[in-house]
Amino acid sequence: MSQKRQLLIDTALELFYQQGINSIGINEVLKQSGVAKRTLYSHFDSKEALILAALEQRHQVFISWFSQQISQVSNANEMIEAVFDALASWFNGCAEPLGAFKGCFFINTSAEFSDQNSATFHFCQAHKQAIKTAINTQLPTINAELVDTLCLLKEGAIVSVQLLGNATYVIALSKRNAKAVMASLN
Amino acid sequence: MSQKRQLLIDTALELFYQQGINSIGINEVLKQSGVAKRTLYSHFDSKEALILAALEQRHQVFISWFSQQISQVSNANEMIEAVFDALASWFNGCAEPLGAFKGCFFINTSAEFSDQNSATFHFCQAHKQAIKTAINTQLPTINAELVDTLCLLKEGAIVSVQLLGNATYVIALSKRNAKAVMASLN
DNA sequence: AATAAGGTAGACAGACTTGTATACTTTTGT
DNA sequence: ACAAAAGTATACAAGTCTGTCTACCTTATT
Repeated sequence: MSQKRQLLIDTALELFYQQGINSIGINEVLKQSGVAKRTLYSHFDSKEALILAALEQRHQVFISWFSQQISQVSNANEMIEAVFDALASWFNGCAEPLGAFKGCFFINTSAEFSDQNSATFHFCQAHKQAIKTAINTQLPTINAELVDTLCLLKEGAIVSVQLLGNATYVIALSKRNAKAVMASLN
Repeated sequence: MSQKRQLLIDTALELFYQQGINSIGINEVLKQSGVAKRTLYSHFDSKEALILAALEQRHQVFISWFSQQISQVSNANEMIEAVFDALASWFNGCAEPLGAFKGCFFINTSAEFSDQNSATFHFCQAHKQAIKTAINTQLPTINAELVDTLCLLKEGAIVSVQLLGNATYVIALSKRNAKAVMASLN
């Protein structure tokens, strides 16, 4: 794996995430990274290939960060706390590997590439599925209602904070919400 | 208000919503509507002005449709049912004024125009605020926790269904979730 | 019937976009 | 030391995009 290749992916991801994929041209990525155009096209067949590499990178970083955040969890209540504490630190820009919060890269990208047959769209679906699996795996017993609730609230929280801010309130509300669901399951 | 102007807005909204604003050029709107370019630029200063008009149109149609869907509501439980039944019919393409479901136009547009200072972004914020107000107004007593929960779950449901489908399940889950919150408030 | 307002058709300017080509330089492994 | 691999710099082809311009036509209203 070349250094230049990695530099291109890192630069592209940062720019794509912060400003949107369609707003960022290849030339901007080259300018920011200081890499030559020829080099980019020796590593990637097209802009789309670079986009997919950036999505893959974000997926790996996000899953890795998220799994670590919930790694100490051993019951449902701890899971609720861990998931939303993690989201809170992301929203507040304190989750180092994720950078400044600009919504979910995969939701945003899906909005830009709405064609449901595109490789891009499928990748975004796979990411959401992977998060669900990560939560499921960490729980001692299967609890589909809790996992689906957490994912539903997670998407809601991301979009709400992206649009209207107020991260602290949204996180607290989400926690109360998830706990109310847990209470209702008994 | 000219007929051509309205035709341009209707065509632009349909194309922008279904395929994304950045994917649709002015020329595509002209071709689909059969209107001349000169006419478009006599009604709108720029593409951005057309985008804002399309957002305004969507806002009016959506708020009007949504308000009607919850107009018979007289208590919290009915509100939960009405909100998610309305969303279900939207997701399934049965909400006539809204067209085929492609996520929330405002969330999608925010993802495309992520600059937080843009007129576009502010419009999207205002839309979300207006939905919250509509719910609040229809309830007999103030219940901020319920209203905020409904809005949070609504965003989560929209994004979840947009990405992974499964509308029926997501709606049922959201209803159980909201009812659990209501139960926890006593 | 005349005039003003609104519309059509399409060429085109200018600024973008992605991706290719040419010619040269640096780095790296053996 | 030297050959192969990788990178630089930049011009350019071919396409996109928005927005303007010219020239002509239709439709109301007075």
